[in-house]
Parts: sequence; structure tokens; C-alpha cells
Amino acid sequence: MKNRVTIHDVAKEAGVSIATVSKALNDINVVKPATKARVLEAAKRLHYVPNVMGKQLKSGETKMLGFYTNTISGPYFSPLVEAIAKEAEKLGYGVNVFITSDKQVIINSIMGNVVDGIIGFEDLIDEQDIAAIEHEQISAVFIDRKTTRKTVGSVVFDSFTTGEKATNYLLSQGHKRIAFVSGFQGVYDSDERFAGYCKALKLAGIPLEKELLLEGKFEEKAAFQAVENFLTQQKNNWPTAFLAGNDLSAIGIVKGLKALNYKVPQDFSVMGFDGIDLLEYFEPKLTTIKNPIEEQGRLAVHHLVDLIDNKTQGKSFELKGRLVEGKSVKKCERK
Amino acid sequence: MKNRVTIHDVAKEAGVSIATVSKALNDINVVKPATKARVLEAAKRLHYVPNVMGKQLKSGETKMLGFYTNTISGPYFSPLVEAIAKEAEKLGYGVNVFITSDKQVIINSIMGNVVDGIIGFEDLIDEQDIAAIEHEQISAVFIDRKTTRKTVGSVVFDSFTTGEKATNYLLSQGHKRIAFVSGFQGVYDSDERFAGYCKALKLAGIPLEKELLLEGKFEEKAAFQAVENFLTQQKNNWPTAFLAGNDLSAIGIVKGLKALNYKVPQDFSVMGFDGIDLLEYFEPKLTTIKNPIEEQGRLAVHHLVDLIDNKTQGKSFELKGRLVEGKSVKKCERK
DNA sequence: CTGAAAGCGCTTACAG
DNA sequence: CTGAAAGCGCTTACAG
Repeated sequence: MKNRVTIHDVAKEAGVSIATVSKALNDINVVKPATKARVLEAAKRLHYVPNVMGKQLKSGETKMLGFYTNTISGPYFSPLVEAIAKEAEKLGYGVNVFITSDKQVIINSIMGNVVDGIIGFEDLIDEQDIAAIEHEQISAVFIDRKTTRKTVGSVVFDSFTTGEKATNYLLSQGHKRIAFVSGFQGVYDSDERFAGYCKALKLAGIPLEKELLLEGKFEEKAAFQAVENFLTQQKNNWPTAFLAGNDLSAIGIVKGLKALNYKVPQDFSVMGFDGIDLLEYFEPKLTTIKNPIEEQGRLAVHHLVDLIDNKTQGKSFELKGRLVEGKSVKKCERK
Repeated sequence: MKNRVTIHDVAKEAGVSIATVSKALNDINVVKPATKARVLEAAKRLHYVPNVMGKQLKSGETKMLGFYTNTISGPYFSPLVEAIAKEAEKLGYGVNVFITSDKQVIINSIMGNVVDGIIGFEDLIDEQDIAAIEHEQISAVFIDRKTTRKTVGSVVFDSFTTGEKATNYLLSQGHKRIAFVSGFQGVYDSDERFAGYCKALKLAGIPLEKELLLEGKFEEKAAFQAVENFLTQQKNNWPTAFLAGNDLSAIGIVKGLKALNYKVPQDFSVMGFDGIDLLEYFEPKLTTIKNPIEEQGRLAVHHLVDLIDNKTQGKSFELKGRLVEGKSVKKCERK
């Protein structure tokens, strides 16, 4: 422990009790102005900064929000974390970022009062954990799933709707054989987008074909491999368009097609989801569903703080994505 | 304050004193095995998780590192923050990310014992602040400048050397008129790279020309504007190559040249610094100096923890960048 | 081997 | 308006 200035030093310097110092510093309106001035001056003279730990132990509050995730790599997290941190600061909170795959670390910091509430993007946490979180009356907002409990809310994208919308868009461009490049089974956005795809096909009277389902794992490499394997192993009944589970896997598809000397969109159309920043650097401009990532972060913080303040019960928010036309989809001329 | 299980509950449940609970839980080898077992069982039964605040207040440690920065947007920070967080976890620390431009927020959280030490990437903090940090015996590692004090170290890239190296590379390709696209004056990497550029020119006997200095502000838009203005306003004595202060501004230069219907590298060569991930998506492949960003994060954490543990005094580390040849530079054919 | 007590730095009823 | 005291949840000399 470094020898920091404590409330006692200030009290001595100002010639009052520590109780009075506390009141003066916290703007509790009982202190005589002259006394208050003396205290404030003394505090300044000594460069006093309150030790948050003492404060917290007493109040039970940390004024910290925890953001828990397995990884922040990839283009999705940078704007998300920034939005979260900025919004939190506005509301008087700091943000603790925990990048860990160790469930115990997560549990301990939640239960150990390290933070007042949590924002979760964490596959590891299952329904049972969420039940425990609710039971302990911990405020939490999840952004990787839909869930609503007394102290737990969520903010997700309308991935079912946009999955349908994206598929309909491809259908409207004349595509009838549309491959779907999935992310991970069990992951909300992945499942929802796929379900939307299925629904759109069904409404259009087009049967779902198993061969047209590739695994892209939401990343570039897997998608690249998947499309390469697919086109080299399967010799007929090719799709005319690929709907990828997210932009990264769409990029993988485009690169894979390029590697086999096909052109996008001349030979195949490709579409993604998310609207990540780096699309700006990629050719061709990808047609995608742009999701409001920053808004997700901001709303998650707001809702979480409301939960912490007991202003509301957990709610489930759904944010709308919008179609952005690029140059990676063209009208289908094949029959 | 939620009604969490405290050490008292465990003590009651196990039929011992809170002191014994504390010792049993912290593996202090004085407790009779049978007693310890009883305590551990009771703790498990009650789902006891120690309140870190109590612990911290006593120990004066938070086991938290603070990462302070104005922004984490841009492609540099995502791998940096991830590396920092992962390395910290390995060493038993959590990471607090503060994205703020409010100096008071920074000072308060440093002085208020929110964290055990800090990693700083923060223009706002000046030499005076660093002196204060040292005076308060706060452990800190800066990654945006070179500085060494008793409790303060730094981890930077060898930007002077690579600035020279990059310039020499362009010279070796026959370029004699090399424009430099600066970042911000006063920012370490920017100044050092420029100084290296100056030195290389001098050694080659090429005079520094003021007209060949553009302002790129380390970002794409400003660089785009700068090159556009330059080429439209200046009608002769054009450079044959642009050395940009970082990759983002190099991208801006390339896009600006493209917008004026010039080709890279046919008409102009362009080179950057950093080797950020998104170069993978950009055409043409940019020739750049690749800096070990993850290593910077890991080393910063290591050094910081050593400082916290009083194992060392502040040191200044310099990490080597290496030249990566892309397709954005070609031999100069003009005289 | 175990426990009562002091104390980490603060806030907040309560008394004066 | 001010201060002595209790207490937040823990750890750690110290006594037994």
C-alpha cells in the first residue's frame, strides 16, 4: 500500500472530523459554507483523491460495468466496445473488459462485486448460469442472445427478419438456387438468419436443398475452404448466389471464388450480414445487411444502468438492420 | 447492496470463526485439514464468493490494470487490447479499459486505487502528469512515448530506425523525390518516423523539400484530402513515391491517387507503417513496416506487473518493425 | 490450531 | 452544523 492521502489527513489539515470531510466533499447540504470551504481547500492542498475501495465497500457499488467476451478480435468488437465505453462514461460508469474463456473468472468477478452489472457476449454462459445470475439479482444485458428475466435483458439484431429480407432480395434478383453459409449452430444470429432464409425459400415455393448449406463459421478461412471444397467436389447443380452468415464469411466466399477464377458478381452473387467497417476496403463492394453495432452498445449500457437503478425489469430489444446494396449481387440470367 | 453470502455466513455454517474461514479459503497452512474441509464444504454449499472489495481494502491491491486511451477505434487497438487482456489474465489481473478524454476521470481512477497500475496511450497526459504519477509511486507503462522513471516504463516501436529503413528502401528502388505524409506533430511515432526519413535523405545527399511534406493525421480521410489538394494545386515537381506515417494514411493516399485516375504503383509508389490486419483486404497489397502490436501489448503488461511487484525499475523497451514488401512500390523509372 | 480484535478508507444514522 | 461511533467484508498480527 502506497502512503496515499486519506480522509484523516484532510480532516486533520482542515481541523474537522472525518465525517465532516465526507459531507463537505460529497456535497451534502448540512455543512456550514465556511467549513466546507476549509475542507475543500485542505483537500486540494493535499491532492486528496478519495479511495474508491472504501467508498464502494460502504455503498456496495463499484460504478463499473463488466463487458465479458471470449474475444474482441474481428471487426465487430472495436466499434462495439468503444460505444459501450463512451456511453458508460456519460452515465458515470467505467467499463471493465474481461476477455476470458474461463467461466470461473467470470462468475467470480460477477459475484465478487467487481462490477455493478454486466454486458455479456459469451457462448460459455448457458441458461443455467443466467438463472443463477437472476437468482443473485445481478443486473445483466446480453447481446448475443434473446433473453428476458427480472434482472436480465438483451439487445440483439432482428436477424430472423433480415435473414428473410436478404433471401427475398436475392430471389427478387432472379436467384433460385441460393447457398447459405452458416456460422455456428446454437449461436443466435446464425440460427436466426438461417431460419429467415428457410422461411423466405418456403414462401417462394423453393425447396431447401441440403447440398446448398455450407459451413462458414463466421470467419474468412472456413468460408474460403468451404466454397473451394464445394465447387471442386460438386460438379453440377451449383447455386447462383451465396448468402453468407456474416460479412467475414462472405469475404471468404468471394476470395474462394476468386481463387477458382470465378468472378463476383458476374459468375456468382454474394451477400453478407453486419456491414462491418472493413468492407470499405474490400472489392467488390459487398451487398450486406448493415446492423447498428454502435446503437447496440449504447442501448445495452442504457438498459443495464436502468436495471442497476431498479428503474425497469429486463427487456428484450431488437434492432433493425437495413439492406445496403453493393456490387456483389447482380440479376441472375441463368434459368 | 444485494444480500450476498459473506464470510460470516460461511463461518456460521461451518461452526468456526471468520478468521478461520479466511485462512482456510486462502490456503494458509495452519488450519487443521478437517476444519479446512468443513469450511470449504460450507463455502461451496452456500455458493460463497469473496467480496473483492473487502479484500482490496485490506490489501490495497485490486488486481486490476487500467488501460487508458482516447479511442480504441481504428485497426490498431483491437489486437492491442486483446493482447493486453489475455496476458493480464495469465498473470492474474483483470483489465479496465477507460476510453475517455477527461483527464480528471483518468487521474481519479489512478489515484483512487481503482487499479494497481496503468498502461497509457493518451496524448492528454503530459510530462507533468508523469512526474505526478512517479511521485505517487504509481506503476505505469506508456506505449505512446518513450519515458523512463522509477515506477514508469514504456514500450514503443523503433520508429526512428524504421523511418530511416523505409526511406532507404524507397531510395534503393530509385525514388529520389519522396513525399512524407505526417501524422501529428508531438506524437512519438509520427515524429520519429519523420526524423528517420530526414536522416535517410540527408545521408543520401537529397535535400529535404518542404513541398513534399503532407499532413495525413494518421487517418484515411485527411490523407486523401491532402494528396488530392497537393496534386491539383501543385503542377510540377511531383514526387514519385509517398511514405505515409501509417497504413491508414497510406490507404488514404492510394485512394486519393485513384480518385485522380492515377495508378499505384505504376504512377506512384506508396508505403506505410504498422502492418494492420485490414491490409489483407486492400488492393494493391501495401508495402509497409510491420510492427509487432501484440508483442507490444504483452510486454507492456509484463513490465507493468514487474513494476507493481517492485521487481524492477521503469525501463524503456523498443520493439523492432520489419519491412514487408507488397505491390504498392515499384522501381522508379523517371529521372 | 483457532478466535477475538483491530484496522483498511469510507459513509451515515444518531446524538449533541 | 459537527462529531463519535458503527459498520461495509475482508485479513492479519496477536493471544490463547
